Amino acid sequence: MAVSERGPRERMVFSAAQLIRRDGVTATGMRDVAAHAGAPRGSLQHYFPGGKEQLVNEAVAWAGRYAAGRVARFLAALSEPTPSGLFAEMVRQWTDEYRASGFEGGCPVAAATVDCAQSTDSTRGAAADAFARWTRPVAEALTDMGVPADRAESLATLMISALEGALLIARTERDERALTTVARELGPLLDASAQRPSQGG
Amino acid sequence: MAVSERGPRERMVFSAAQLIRRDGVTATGMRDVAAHAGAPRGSLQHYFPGGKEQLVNEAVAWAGRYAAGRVARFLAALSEPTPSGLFAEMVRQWTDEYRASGFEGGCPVAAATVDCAQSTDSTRGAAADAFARWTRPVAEALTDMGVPADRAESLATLMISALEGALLIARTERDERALTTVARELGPLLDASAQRPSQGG
DNA sequence: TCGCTACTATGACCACTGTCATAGCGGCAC
DNA sequence: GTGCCGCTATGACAGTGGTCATAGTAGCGA
Repeated sequence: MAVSERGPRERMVFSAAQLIRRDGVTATGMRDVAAHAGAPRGSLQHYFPGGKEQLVNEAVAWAGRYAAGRVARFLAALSEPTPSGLFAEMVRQWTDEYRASGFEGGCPVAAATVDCAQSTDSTRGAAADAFARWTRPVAEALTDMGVPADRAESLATLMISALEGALLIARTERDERALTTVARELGPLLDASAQRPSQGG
Repeated sequence: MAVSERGPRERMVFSAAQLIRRDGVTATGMRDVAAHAGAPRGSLQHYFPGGKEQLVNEAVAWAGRYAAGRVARFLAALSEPTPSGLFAEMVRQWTDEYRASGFEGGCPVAAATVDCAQSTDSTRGAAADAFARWTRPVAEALTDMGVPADRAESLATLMISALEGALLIARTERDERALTTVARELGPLLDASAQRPSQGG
C-alpha cells in the first residue's frame, strides 16, 4: 500500500493518518506530516487553509473510506462468504500488520476520537462519519449472507466495536492474543445469526 | 464519586485520569492537572519526581484498579448473577454517565494507549497492567457463573474489547446506541457459555 | 514581456509545554 | 533558639507547536 505516486496533497493526508494512528493527534505535528510525506512545508497552508483541523478531518475521512474499501475487497476474496469469515479477515488484516511491522499503530479513527472528540467537534463528526462509512458495507454484507436486516447493523457495530477494543488491548500487550480471541469467540455468534430467520435461531 | 477529601497526591492522580480520558494524554498539561485537583503546582515535582510519565502511569493504574473495583461492586449488587447481567451493568455505568454528564470522556486506559503506546513504553506497560487487572475479576466472575475456565478469560477479553470499542463509537456519535447494541447482542452469547459444558441446561 | 495562478520556501511570532532552580513557609525535635 | 523536613510558591528556561507574512519559482495564456 501507500504508493507515493499520488499528488502531494493526497500524500500528506495519508501521512497524517499514519502518524496519527501511531502517535495520536496532538502528538503529531504539521511539520512531521510534511516531512513524512516528502512534501514541502509551505504546501500545508496552501492545501489545507483550514489548518490542522482540516488535515486531521481529512485523514480520518480517508481512514473511513479505506476501511470500507477493505471490507469490499475481503468480500470479493472470500469464495464462500460467511459472517465469521468476514470478521476473521478484518482481524487478520491487523494481525498481519502487527506480525510484519510491530505493534506501532492503531486505528486513526480511534486516535482522533480519543484525542479530539471533546475539543474539536468537527473531528468528532468526521470520526462518526468514518465509523458509519465503515459499518455500512459490513452490515450490507451480513444482510447478503442471510442476516435479518434489523440485526445486521447491530452485528456490524458489534464487530467493529470488538475489533477496535481488541486493537487497544493488543497494542498494550504487544500481542495479537486479544485480536485472535475476539475473532474466535465472536465467530459462532455471527454465523448463527445468518441462519434464515423463519424461526428464531 | 470523586470525593475531594483525599490527600493532594491522590487528588492529582484522580484529576489526571479525568483530564486524560477527556482530552488525551498529550493535550493534558501538568498545570491543568494541578488546577483541576485544586493542588499547588509546586506539589507536582514533589509528589511526582518522575514527571509527567509517572503521573500518567499512576493515573492509568488508578483507572485499572477502579474498573476492577466496579466489577466487584456490580457482582455484589446482582442478586442472580449472570454473564449478560454483569456485562449489562458494565455498560450501564457508561450509559448512566453519558446520560447524566454528556459524552465528554472515554476510558483513560484507551486514551493512554492511543497516545503513548508507541512513544512511552512504561505507559504502554501500565495500560497493559490496567487491562489485565480489569480482565481478571471479570474472568473469575464468569468462572463462578459456570463458564469453563479456558473460555472465561477469552470471554472477558471479548467483553472488555466490545465495551471499549463501543465507547469510541458512542463518543463520536454522541449516542449510547453502540453501547446498548453490544450489550444486547453479546448477552445471549455470554449466557450460553455459562451452561455447564457437558450438556446445555 | 507582462500578468496571473499554482505552488514552494522560509523566517518569525506567540502561546504553551515539561522541567528545573530557588526560595519560602509551617511544624516538630531538641 | 537551631536544624531539619514536608510541602508550597514562583519565576525562568529551552523546546515545540500551529499559524501567519512574505517572498520566490514555474508554468501558461495573451
